Amino acid sequence: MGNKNVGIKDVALAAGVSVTTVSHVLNEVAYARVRPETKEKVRAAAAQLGYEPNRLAQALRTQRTGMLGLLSEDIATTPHAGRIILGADEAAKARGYNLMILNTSAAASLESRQADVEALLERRVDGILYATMYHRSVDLPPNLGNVPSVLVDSVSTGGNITAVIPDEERGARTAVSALVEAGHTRIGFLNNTDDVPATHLRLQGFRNTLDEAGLDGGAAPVESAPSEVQGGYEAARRILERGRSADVPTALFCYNDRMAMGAYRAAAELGLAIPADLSIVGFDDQQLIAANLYPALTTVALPHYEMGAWAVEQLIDAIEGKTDLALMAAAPTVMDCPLVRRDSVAPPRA
Amino acid sequence: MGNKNVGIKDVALAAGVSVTTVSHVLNEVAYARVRPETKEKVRAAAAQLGYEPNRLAQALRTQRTGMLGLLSEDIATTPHAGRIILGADEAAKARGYNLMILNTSAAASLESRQADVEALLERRVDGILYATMYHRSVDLPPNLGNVPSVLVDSVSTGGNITAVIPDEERGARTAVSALVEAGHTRIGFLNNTDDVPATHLRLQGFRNTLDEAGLDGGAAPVESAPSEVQGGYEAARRILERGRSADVPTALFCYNDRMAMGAYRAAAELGLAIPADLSIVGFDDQQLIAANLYPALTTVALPHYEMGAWAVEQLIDAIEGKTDLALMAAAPTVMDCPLVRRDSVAPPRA
DNA sequence: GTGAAAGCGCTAACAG
DNA sequence: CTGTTAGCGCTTTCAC
Repeated sequence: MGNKNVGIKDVALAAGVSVTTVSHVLNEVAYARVRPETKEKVRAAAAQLGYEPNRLAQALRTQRTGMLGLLSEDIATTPHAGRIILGADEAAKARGYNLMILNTSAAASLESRQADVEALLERRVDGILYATMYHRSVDLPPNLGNVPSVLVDSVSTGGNITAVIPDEERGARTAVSALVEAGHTRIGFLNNTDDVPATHLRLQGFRNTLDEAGLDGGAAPVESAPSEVQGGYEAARRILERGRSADVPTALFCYNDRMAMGAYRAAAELGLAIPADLSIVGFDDQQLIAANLYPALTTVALPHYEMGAWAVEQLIDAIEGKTDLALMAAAPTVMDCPLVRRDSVAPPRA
Repeated sequence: MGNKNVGIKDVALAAGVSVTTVSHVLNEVAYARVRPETKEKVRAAAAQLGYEPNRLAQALRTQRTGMLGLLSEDIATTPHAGRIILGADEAAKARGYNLMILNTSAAASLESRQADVEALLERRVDGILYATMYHRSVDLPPNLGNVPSVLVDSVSTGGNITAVIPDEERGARTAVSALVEAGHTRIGFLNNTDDVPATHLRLQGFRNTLDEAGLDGGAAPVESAPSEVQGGYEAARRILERGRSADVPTALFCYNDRMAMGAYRAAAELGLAIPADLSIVGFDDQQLIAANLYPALTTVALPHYEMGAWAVEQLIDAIEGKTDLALMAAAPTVMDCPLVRRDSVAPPRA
């Protein structure tokens, strides 16, 4: 069983037919008329010998490997990568493709990343996914263009390549709306200091939602800090201790779950109970944090799985000639970030 | 550039030599004597045409793909997977191999996992790594044996396959020793309830270390609960509230970082400051938790990266005939778990 | 020193 | 309905 040396030829011999016939029945070639009983003979022989096709030979002949390359920036350092990979892997498997994953680094030189693409190209992958670990703008290796490709979680500085990104602005709206709907009128924002799209778009979403609720987003308190736990702690202390008590927010929207974790600590130190005295909503839905904080954190999920799966679908459609990627390259496709309700939001104290 | 249609034949034509010669110089074949100037011509032509080898054709001919299959159980659900993959990927890259990653699930049927192995086999990977997401005993698909394979982070129920696992017992010793060395004499253990190797081995390490320090490990307080934050919280409350105050531990060794996170909450509720009133050491070194708790958690790291890299090395050595995997299959190779010192350990209050 | 030719395992015209 | 045959792009034995 699983004898790696039996080829189509052996099956042909055993079944008493030609290799053509074997190929026809094993691949269920549509135009080939083969008598049912012959088919049976062939299948039986194949099973009996434990025949398994040699995909390399097939690929060489058909110029199709059925492999997709995934170039992933910093696969290990962020838990998000896993979800992108999972989404991509499942989508690929469902359509009979496999993933060849190469890890690269955001810090790696263009040449090094180009070499990675080259490795993928030498193996004749049918298409390439380039995934970054957070939504940003990347300089793509030029040889990426040699094969259908799509960008996951970022946009190309050069533009002109199909990309899928999270809808940051709308995600922020979702988060802030949850707070507004709970009855909060004094809502603060703990923002990131990095100059990345999310920083600007989430702020925009925050302000817009407040404005639309008649709450004057322009005047709402915003504190920025590095997007880590410590930054969140510091920004939260600042925002919670400023001004007269009547100005202090009763709810905080945090740039990400790590900052929210810092806000939890600040709240604890200030004697503020969550969610009774202070409601908090995060962003990212990092399981390890969001689900494990006490109380569990209500947050907005990044659609990593979905982006990975979507990208693979587009790629395969393009490879199989069902789509033209160029048509989608003009503007990135944007995906919704759903709210994950847990226990950190409640109405403000009366 | 990067024209995917130029082959060795085109290079030969351009350089005015035969394909044999091109192959010889491009592969730096040792026994082939080629005049230096010819070599130059060939290389120049190759570069000029942007030739890149077709690995598929090479593989078909040489029966070597230079690809390693990695079957990973639940890649996405645990952050550990990333480190195994990273270790494997870097080790593979360093030796000119690439990884083909397939995601599977611990819950998947044997048949489904066998089909995944089959997919890898059809692509003629040179070897296979089978990685689980926590140290346990797995039922391996039988076709795994068709190609050199090594198990990462688990042992086979069938035995007889090279495997690498963390040294749980010694890891626990390391953790407990840190507490003993800080001067603690009343040390408790928050253990997991699952029947997995780590549960038993860490307990063993805990008791042994205490015994060797003259502290009577058999009598030391142990509370078990599911290995999540909530379980850690509950077990910690139980252990911290029982008996007279003179019996209450001044230090806690936790089965993992999540349980330690729960212990932090219990301590806070009981008005115990960490590490002044209570020292804590965890296990796993889950970055997101350990580094972000306040104070940052001292813990024992699982050698995921190292195991991934080690496994790849062995696999490649076996593939290249430098090792015989069978020699190592008798017993799993065990890897050390180093202590990561952060801020949750201090001497007990005087 | 260099080249001709066989063949890795498979698919797909093209014949019959 | 089924078989013959020519490659896919490369490596490698064997001749020259």
